[in-house]
Amino acid sequence: MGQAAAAQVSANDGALSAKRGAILTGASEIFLNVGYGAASMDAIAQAAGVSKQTVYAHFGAKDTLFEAIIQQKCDDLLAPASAMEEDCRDVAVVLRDIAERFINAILSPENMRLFRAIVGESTRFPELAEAFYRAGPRKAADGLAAYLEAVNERRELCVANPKRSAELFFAMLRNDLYMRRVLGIDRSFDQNEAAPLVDQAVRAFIDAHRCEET
Amino acid sequence: MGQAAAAQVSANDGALSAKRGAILTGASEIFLNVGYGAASMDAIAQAAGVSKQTVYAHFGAKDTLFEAIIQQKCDDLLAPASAMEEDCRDVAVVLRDIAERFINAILSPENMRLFRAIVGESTRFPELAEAFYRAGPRKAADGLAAYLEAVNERRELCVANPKRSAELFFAMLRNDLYMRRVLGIDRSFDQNEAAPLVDQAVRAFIDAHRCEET
DNA sequence: GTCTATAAAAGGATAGAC
DNA sequence: GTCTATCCTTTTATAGAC
Repeated sequence: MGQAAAAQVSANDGALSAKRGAILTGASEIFLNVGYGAASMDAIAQAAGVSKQTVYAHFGAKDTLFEAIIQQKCDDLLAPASAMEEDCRDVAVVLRDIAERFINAILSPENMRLFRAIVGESTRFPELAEAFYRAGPRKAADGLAAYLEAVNERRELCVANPKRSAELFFAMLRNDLYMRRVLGIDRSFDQNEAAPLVDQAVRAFIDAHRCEET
Repeated sequence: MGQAAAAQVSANDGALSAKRGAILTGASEIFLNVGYGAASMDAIAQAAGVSKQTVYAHFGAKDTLFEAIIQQKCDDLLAPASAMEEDCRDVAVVLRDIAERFINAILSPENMRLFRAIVGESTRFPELAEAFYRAGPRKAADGLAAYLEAVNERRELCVANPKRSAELFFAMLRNDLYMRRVLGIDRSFDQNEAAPLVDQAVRAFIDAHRCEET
């Protein structure tokens, strides 16, 4: 019996994060699909393939589990960060590059579901809403602002207020499409819809920041 | 007994919409403040000042009540509609006017709460999400597109695709501020924050649609 | 139509064995 | 750590008197 117990303990130690990982995965699935309110702990346990008590053993309660999930997803958003101040290609090319990456990121089904879940509970979990904002929109705008400042010094464009201009650029990219996707009106992830938005935004942005050539 | 019954019936007829109105008001308050999931029928009945059974007598169930409320709010959005194709003032002036009305409308606490409630339940109630989109963003863009078409024919601006340009204009106005408000990060309804956005959007829009003066 | 009281079910959280 | 079985609160919805 002692041996059996020891074997089981070591097995548990070895698989320390196995169950925990399963819970995180299952809970993500449920929370992001149906939102906080409609997600039941039973459904989460079932999706994770563990018992409900195991879920409670790892995370104390439903709200802390939700916070852990969402916080992790927000941190993942921070990952693809790259400095672009040094990028010396033509401004239009760089902007187009940034635009395509941005629009693919925000329109991804993953990000859509995350955003919906956070908006729905922004009153109950204000910290999560702020974490999302910082990891997503804020970080993107800061990165672009740094690039625009360099562009301004190189006299390639005339950017009086980099932060404001960066926010404008991303706002133009979200356009109506982001709204439609958030509302679930456009279900498909149609690449062809996004391409014209990139064109439009880059062109309009450059027109609005062209240096006066008196 | 026949007389008493008749009297009661007529009394009920007279106050037919009194209780119903109270329910609509109370339910709006609850639903828009805490969302569909967190709203209990008890809380709604209490807010309306009626018994729970009265709520069920008027609206069969929680979801139909929610639909009735949200649908009504969306219809209210449609009310302030005015044709502006005929407005012959300077384009910059008209756009500024449109911009200010738009930004005040979408940033109003009322609209914010409506939007959050709809987004949170866009999976469960897709029709409501679509109703909101049509009554709000879609309708605003259509109205501006009609105006831009007239402007284009008058050669005041060069607008190749009125619908696309209209969507761009409103996207520029939402900017980062709409996102922050939706997430509940900016709590206050600060007018001073919106004014620079109007400036920026009108200027950028005109720059991007200026007719070539070869 | 409106109320009070109650049924019926779902869901968050815990107890105790292993 | 993990499971099965259970508790208890909340919540939707209904019954029946007036």
